Amino acid sequence: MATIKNNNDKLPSILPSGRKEASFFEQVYEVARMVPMGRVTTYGAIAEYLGAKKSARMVGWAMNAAHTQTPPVPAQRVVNRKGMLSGRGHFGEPNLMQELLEKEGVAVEKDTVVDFEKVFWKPEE
DNA sequence: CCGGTGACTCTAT
DNA sequence: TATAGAGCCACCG
Repeated sequence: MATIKNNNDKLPSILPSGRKEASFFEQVYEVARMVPMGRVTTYGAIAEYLGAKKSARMVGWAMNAAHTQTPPVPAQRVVNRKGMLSGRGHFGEPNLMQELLEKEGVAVEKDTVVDFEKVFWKPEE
């Protein structure tokens, strides 16, 4: 697990308004980047790991700006609790998210990760 | 300041 | 089994 800091001022502005990202956002990216190749996690798992289990929506909101981050956040490894690629519509190309996952060894069928329980990765690991 | 919106999830009907 | 509603909280106009 990673020790998470809140150096908001050092971070690049990610939001359209140009404000600095909130620590919650930073934490989300940090966790997302910890997801190993060929594994996936969920919005809820990240939220829970950050101590805000009921704020899964905020995780999704954070991912909305994930692609502006450097290094890039592997947002394709974050799916909803059923393993469905709910964020596929935010990758520019509708199939990009699925293609990225399959490229990493994660089988996807009908917008859902195959054997989701097996490839699921919990942040606490 | 208020209300709408959302890459979510859980509970109740 | 399917739908609907609520909780959550940050952003935006």
